[in-house]
Parts: sequence; structure tokens; C-alpha cells
Amino acid sequence: MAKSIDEIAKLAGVSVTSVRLVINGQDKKYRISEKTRARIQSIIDEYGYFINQTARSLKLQKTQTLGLVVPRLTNPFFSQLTEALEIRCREAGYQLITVCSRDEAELEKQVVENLIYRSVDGLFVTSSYKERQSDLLANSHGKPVVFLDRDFGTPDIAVVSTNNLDGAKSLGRKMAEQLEGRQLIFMGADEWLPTIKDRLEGLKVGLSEAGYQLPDGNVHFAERISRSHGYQKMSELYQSLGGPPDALVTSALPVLEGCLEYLKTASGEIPGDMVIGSFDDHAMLGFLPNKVFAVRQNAHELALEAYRILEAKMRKEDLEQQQRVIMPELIIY
Amino acid sequence: MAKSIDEIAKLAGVSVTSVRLVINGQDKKYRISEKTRARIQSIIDEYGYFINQTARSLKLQKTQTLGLVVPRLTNPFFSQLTEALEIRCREAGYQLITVCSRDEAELEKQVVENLIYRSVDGLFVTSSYKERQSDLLANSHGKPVVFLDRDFGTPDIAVVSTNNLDGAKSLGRKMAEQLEGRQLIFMGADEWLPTIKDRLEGLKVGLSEAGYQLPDGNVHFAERISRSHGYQKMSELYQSLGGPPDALVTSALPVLEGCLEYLKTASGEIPGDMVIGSFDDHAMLGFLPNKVFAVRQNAHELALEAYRILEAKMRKEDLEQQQRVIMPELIIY
DNA sequence: ATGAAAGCGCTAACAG
DNA sequence: CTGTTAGCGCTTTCAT
Repeated sequence: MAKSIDEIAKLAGVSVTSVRLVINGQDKKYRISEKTRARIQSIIDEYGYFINQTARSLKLQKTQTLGLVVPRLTNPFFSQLTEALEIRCREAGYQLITVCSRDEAELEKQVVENLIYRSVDGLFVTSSYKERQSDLLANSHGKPVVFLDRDFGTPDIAVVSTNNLDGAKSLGRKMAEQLEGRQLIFMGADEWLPTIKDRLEGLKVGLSEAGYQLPDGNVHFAERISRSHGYQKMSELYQSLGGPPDALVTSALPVLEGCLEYLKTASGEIPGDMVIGSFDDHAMLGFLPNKVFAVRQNAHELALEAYRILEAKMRKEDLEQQQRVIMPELIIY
Repeated sequence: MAKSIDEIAKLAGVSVTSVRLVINGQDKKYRISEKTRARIQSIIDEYGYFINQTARSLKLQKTQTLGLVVPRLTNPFFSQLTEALEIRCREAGYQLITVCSRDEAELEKQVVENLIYRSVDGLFVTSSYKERQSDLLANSHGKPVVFLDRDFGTPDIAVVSTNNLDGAKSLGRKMAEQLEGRQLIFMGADEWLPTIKDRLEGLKVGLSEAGYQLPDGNVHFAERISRSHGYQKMSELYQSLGGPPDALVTSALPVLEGCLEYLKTASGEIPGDMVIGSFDDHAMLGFLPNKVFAVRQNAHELALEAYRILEAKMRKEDLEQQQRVIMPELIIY
């Protein structure tokens, strides 16, 4: 039904140039006569035209698509980030292509390569390892890249991340107030991630500012960020403590869920007097009987900043500042 | 750095045909001499080759991309569905492009059009209205479409959905056992959606099978599926009941969250003896002090079936059965 | 066993 | 005011 420019031109008995001009609204009256314009328009109205983006992309060497790599979409933080970024990109005329890496190095490599084959004009990447980051930079085929969420400290690259350090500090200070001599346990996972390191580091500083030194023995790491690994690790901890911790801080939501699940199994219910600290916020955290502190990242702001930087890179502007750190918010339930 | 076929051919002093044959591994020894093969290979090894998918797509009239339209990615059900579908598509050599419609008719129209412009080879769409569904079918430019999650009853189209009716029935039967003469309130939203209608309808049937007739006055609808609308509606309900309901069933998670938030504000805490029924499951539901029943959709199965049908359509197979209804699971916390 | 050439639909430069 | 044409990188058919 819908026709190409050539076909419209043929049907109207004019050249492709004329058709192009009216399609693009460049029929500035002194270029195309009203008669031809009308004829062309009528053909378009009758058959419909719709542009073949593939051909356009091939000609212009530009696809108007951007790629986004996130670990998982089922992680609420990343799904918020993705939604916000998609909206921003569409506003700007870009189509966003989102893929998941599951934080697996091999998969990350593969999906990034896929995106590059598809000739995306730029990339947003949440990289799982420092090496993958440098590797990508070396094989980016000149495509601009903005890294998200994790700053491995590689110099001279564009990164937009959350200020986990300061977020964790204020979490630490607030939680210390609740302790009154009781013990706090930190339960992390994927400790090689800079986000996780900062969270632990900041927490320690914040706690100590309020007078509580976190003993090394109170720091635990589950194997990976996942519910089952959190469950497993909490079961070990529960045995050694002989009960639930007085206060618990987890570095990610799935880990917290696993911990709570174990505690519910072991004690019959969630111990309501256990103070909880969580990185990553979730609506339902507010419905626990416990006192809960949650550090909420600003996914929206992160998305806007990342887009801003990528766009500047695409138009080859010189960026004075290609690193941005966004402040999270401390929620108290 | 990486070169195109033409350039490789020039560098090796051979024709593009020869280069193509070795790239595609079709250098069946009786076609290309070992000498030329080696020369070509060495050039490729040195400079690297990487295919320009855009050019390939233009030639073949096939992009190896598929589109997916979901209302929101921040809805856990849809993020699960998206993850599963992305994995399945990649396995099959397709790149999935996901966009959000926010259940807004205009936006849905726009994003679908975008995808079609980009010449996706096929589409998965969670349509928000029956009319948008028929409209899309009329303007699909011959592209195969599989609709997800919502079956508006349009005949002869491909739909993969959850058996909300039977899921709701078993929810109703189970909840009735807990009532012991107390009142149950249903709180829905977006009542024009077939999923929502089925949930209410099934619930009524299930309840009545177990001896409880749900009065019409106990059925309420918030304006839209959102936390704030759930909060609003629960506040009205709370006033008129003079307290929290004995049992509450919501048609979607955000609505439940809003209701609980109001109850926490009003009563200081979630009334622990309120029996809760939820469509859509979430990990944290298990941590409420309440008795909770959740109908969990099978996003994974839904994704696999949808892909299977779309693939069959793309290869123009005759489908005896292009409707699939997947059974959900009743989770009891 | 290898090469030449057409053509996918578009854009842009140039020619009337 | 309007038309012609080259070429983006690939696949495929037909020659040699």
C-alpha cells in the first residue's frame, strides 16, 4: 500500500527531487509550483508514503538509534532508568535499543557487539567489569559511549553514577542513632563493583561519625546479587549468631529479600525490631513492621544527564566535564 | 579500523564474491583455492571485518529486528516478560526493540508507527484498547503481529494471554475460606481491560462457589492503575467503612501499594488481620504480616509462546491455533 | 575457481 | 522551478 519516493514520483510524473521536497515540507513556494505540489500531495494522500529508515540510514551513515546495556530489567532501579532514558531518546528522535547483560562478562561483550553491528549512533553501558569497559572503549569503532551507574575509575571516559559514598554515609549516621549498643551486620554481594565498595565504605564512615565502629567480622558477602544467595548467606549468619541480627544493611534489594525470606522461615516471622537499611528503595519496604532506611537513587536525573552527555559527544562538542555524580535520597519508613 | 567487503577485496586483489565466500565459510574447497582463501583471511585478520547490518537489511528487506510494546517496564510482570522475550529473540538471531506505551492510546500509536518505520520484521504488542488493536492490524503493512496479555476478543488474531478467569476463580475459592462471614472488597482499575474484567468475574465465581456472594457495593474502581489512585480510592473507602476492610483484593500491584500506604497512614500500621488477595505477585508480599494470596502470571511461558507464534507467522506457516492462554499459579504466603 | 554488475530506497550534489 | 545521477555496503545472478 504505502509507496516509496521513486514510485510516488513515477505516479505523479515528476522527479524524485520534487517529491522529496514536498515530503520534507521544503516546498518553499519559490521552488515547487503549486500545481506539482498539489499533484504530488494527492498521490501521497491516496497511496500513502512511508520512509524506509534502513535506506536512509545506509545513505547517511546514521541510524538514529542508541543502544542501552543494563544488567537486568527486573531490577527496579534499572527498569526506571530504562523507562526514563527511552522517553528522553524518543523525544530527541532516537530509538533506544535495550539489552540485558545479566552482569555476565561474556554476554555483555556479545550484546555490545550486536549493538555496534546494528550501527547504533551511540551507547549507554552499565559495565560489569573494569576490563570490559576498557575493552569496549578500544572496540567502539569510534562510537560515543556513556557508562552508567558504575565508575571503575578509568580516566577520561564519560560516566554518570550515583554518589553512593555520601548516600551510604547519611544512611550510616541515621542507623547508628537506632543502635544503642546493638550490633549491625552488612550483607553485600558482587564486591568487585565500585558501587558496592562505596556503599560499604560510606556506611562505615557514617556509622563511625555517629560513634559506632563496624567490626570487620560484621561484614559479609553473598556470592552474587540474588535472592537465593542472600537466603543462603543469612542462614549461615543466623546459625553463627544464634538468631537474627539486631540491625541489617544490604547492598541490594534481592539480597535483602533473600535474607528476609530466611528469617521468616527460621523465626516464623520477620523480627520486627530488626532495624533495616537498604540500598535501592522499593514501595513495599514501607509496609514492613520494621524501622527501615532506604537509599533511593535518582534514576530520572541519571537518565537525563547520561543523555545530555551522549548527545554532546555525538555532535562532537568538547566536554569540559564528562563525569557526573548524582545524589541519592535517604528515605525513612 | 574494520573494513567493508569491498575494501577487503581491493586489499586482497580479489573480487567481492571471493571475499564473501570465505567470510560466510562457504569456501568449500572446490570453489576457492587455498591460496586466495589464505590471502583473504590474512587481510581480514589484520584489518578486521564487520558486517554492515544496515546495508544487508536494505538488500534483503529484512532487518532481523522485532518490536515489543509494553505499557511500562517498571511493572514487574512486564519487565520479566521483556527479559524473557529478549533472551529468546537473541537466541534466534533477532534483536528486540522494546518501547513503552504507558497505556496511552496516542503514545501507543506513535511507538508502533516508529517500529514499523524501522522495518522490524514482526511485532509483539500489549495493546491498551480494542480499537488500537484493529487499527494496528489495518496499518501493519503486512508485518506479523502477536498481541500480548490482553485479549479483547477480536477474531482471527494472534494473542497470548494469561487465564485470568481461572486464576481468579481459585483465588476466590481460597479467600472465601478465610472470610468466616466477614466482608471482602475488590479494588480494581482500568476496568475496560479484559484482564481486569476477567479477574473480577473469576473472583466472583470462585467466591460464590465457596459460598460467598460478592455484593456489587463491595466492588470499587480507582481511576487508573497507579499507586496514587489506589491511595485515593482507599481513603474514600476507609471513610465510608469507618475502618479498613476485612479482606481486600486488588487487580494490580500498584493499586495494592496505594491502598496499603493509606492504611498505614490512617491506622499507623497495616492491619495485620486483613486478608489480602493480589493479582501480580511480588517477592515482598511474603513479608507482610498478613495472610496473602497472590496470582502469579507465568511471564516466561508467555514469552516463549508469543515468540513461537510470531516466528511461525514470519515464515508464513499456517497456524491452526494462534491463540494461547497460559495458566497462572496461586501463591499463598 | 573467480569476477562483474544490478539493485535495495534514500540523499545530495549538480545540471539544466 | 525541476530532473538526473552517483553511491551508501550488501546479496545474488549470471559470466567467464
